[in-house]
Amino acid sequence: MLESHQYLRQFSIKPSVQRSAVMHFLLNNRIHPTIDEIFMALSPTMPTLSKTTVYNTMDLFVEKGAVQVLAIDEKNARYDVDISAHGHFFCKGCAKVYDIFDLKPEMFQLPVNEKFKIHAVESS
Amino acid sequence: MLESHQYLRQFSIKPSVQRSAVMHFLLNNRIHPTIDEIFMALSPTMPTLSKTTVYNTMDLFVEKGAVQVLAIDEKNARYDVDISAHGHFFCKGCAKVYDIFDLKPEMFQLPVNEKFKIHAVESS
DNA sequence: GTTTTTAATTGAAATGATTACAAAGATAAT
DNA sequence: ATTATCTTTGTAATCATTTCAATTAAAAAC
Ligand SMILES: [Mn+2]
Ligand SMILES: [Mn+2]
Ligand SMILES: [Zn+2]
Ligand SMILES: [Zn+2]
Repeated sequence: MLESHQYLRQFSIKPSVQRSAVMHFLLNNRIHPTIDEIFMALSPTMPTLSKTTVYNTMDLFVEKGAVQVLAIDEKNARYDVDISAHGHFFCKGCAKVYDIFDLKPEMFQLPVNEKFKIHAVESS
Repeated sequence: MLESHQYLRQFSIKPSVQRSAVMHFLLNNRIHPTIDEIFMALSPTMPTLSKTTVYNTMDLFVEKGAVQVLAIDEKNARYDVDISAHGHFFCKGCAKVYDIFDLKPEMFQLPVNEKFKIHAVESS
């Protein structure tokens, strides 16, 4: 969480206990988490944490450019601390988001309306 | 709406008055509409139409592969009667979705967290 | 063509994510 | 220490979507 402190400053985000904890989680769990996943992960060790704070914090992080928000999962917003331009693959089976860094053009020959979606991919 | 009738049959969707009206609207208004936009467009000439029916109808259309659902707008689901693999550009200014058929790789050098998003694009 | 069965539509209520808001708590400035 | 500013918190409101049971329409059986 020392590192998170520094990391936040790079984006001119004033660090607070909650903000550092959230950023620490994001940096160490690159699972494109939902608000609820962040909240449930931190809640045990931070019992006073409010879900509203997680919403506020993520809004601020996005505003400051420290994270990007993904709309690939229509159920919940998902957040990515990796702000580089890269693709995402959403599996409706396990409801997880995977990165696509090296896109193969053939992947776009997949039929639509299947059990996955590909978003914001880079051309290769 | 005669054409819509035929069109639905191509996807083995049993045509009803409501389904044909919705499909007619989709075929003639390729604006990637939301549920509400569809409902508000048809409601005047079809006063008994229920929004639930629009939801049911779009679910069926997606299930049968007649339309694809886009998650690019985090506020509402958007539907596209063009089921070919093509890209979408969402402008947060006018809240409209634009097609991207010929993607230029340079477009991906745009910074993230700006006032737009690019989804599900084809490689060029 | 009337009865019976099945499918589609409807409106109201429930759900679930997100947002708004106002009070309480913490930090910074004077 | 006092005051002002920023952050956190919990509750309530909002809004899209889903669930559900009742009504209506269409299809099948007789
Ligand atoms: Mn990612
Ligand atoms: Mn389109
Ligand atoms: Zn999976
Ligand atoms: Zn625009």
